[in-house]
Amino acid sequence: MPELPEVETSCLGIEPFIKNNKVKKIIIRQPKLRWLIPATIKAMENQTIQQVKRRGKYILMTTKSGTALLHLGMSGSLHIIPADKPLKKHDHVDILFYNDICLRFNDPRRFGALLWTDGNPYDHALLQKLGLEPLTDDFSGNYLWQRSRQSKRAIKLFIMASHVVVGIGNIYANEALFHAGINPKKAAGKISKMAYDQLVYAIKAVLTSAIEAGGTTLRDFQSAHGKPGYFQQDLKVYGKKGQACVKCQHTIKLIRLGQRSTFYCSYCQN
DNA sequence: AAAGACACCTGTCCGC
DNA sequence: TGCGGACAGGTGTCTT
Repeated sequence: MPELPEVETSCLGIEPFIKNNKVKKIIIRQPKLRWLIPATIKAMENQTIQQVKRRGKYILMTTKSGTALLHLGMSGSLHIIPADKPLKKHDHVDILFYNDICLRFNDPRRFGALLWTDGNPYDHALLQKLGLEPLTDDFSGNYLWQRSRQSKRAIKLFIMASHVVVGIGNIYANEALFHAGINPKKAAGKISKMAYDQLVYAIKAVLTSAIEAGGTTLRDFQSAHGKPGYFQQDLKVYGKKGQACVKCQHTIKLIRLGQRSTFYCSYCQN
């Protein structure tokens, strides 16, 4: 479910409800997520959330005594609900506030995570080595070009590597490479600076428009919502195997790259 | 040091 | 209708 746009949408969606709000209790029904939820998460109780931030696909909820790190994995979702709302399957964690609202975490596949750190969260092992945020000015064609000079790995895997740049998941890697006209199998080290400029432009455009489309989800944040907004935006290649390329009418191909489905037009993308 | 495979888990869809 | 198998939006960790 969550690519960067949904994580961003979730973050913006929960912030107005939980920021400056005091945690009453944390209820853990299923501690076995990707990692065991640590007992130290209880330190969050009776603390006020001072900040809600996103770093990559991690959501950071900071209090005076420490920071909760939350990751949605493949299938996680967050909902702001009344504290007494009936449970659904896979509702693993509730963070209850004194004003009787509840931040509820649901995650069927349990690839998500909820961790606690009392130090500087950016020093946490999971955050420390993360690459640039894709929607910053630092993330440029020149940056990717510099970092890729020695690299023989496929460009799609290179831009999906979180130590290079965070937040580019399988859907948007496919889409951005299509928009930039780059073959996903091409070695990262053999791509020109100009092509990287186009790729970075495409990445920013596709993520930004998806986040804007996610506004639909944002508006519905309190109610049970359907598919995230970005899913409704028209994807050009992802999931389009066998269909005609929107640019040239050649057939969209499907291959596996790093065990992930990779869709592209072999005519447009060289 | 870097690249590739594997692991974690449930739900859904497709072909027989 | 049922069943087996492949696959799904992520990413840390282990093995080469």
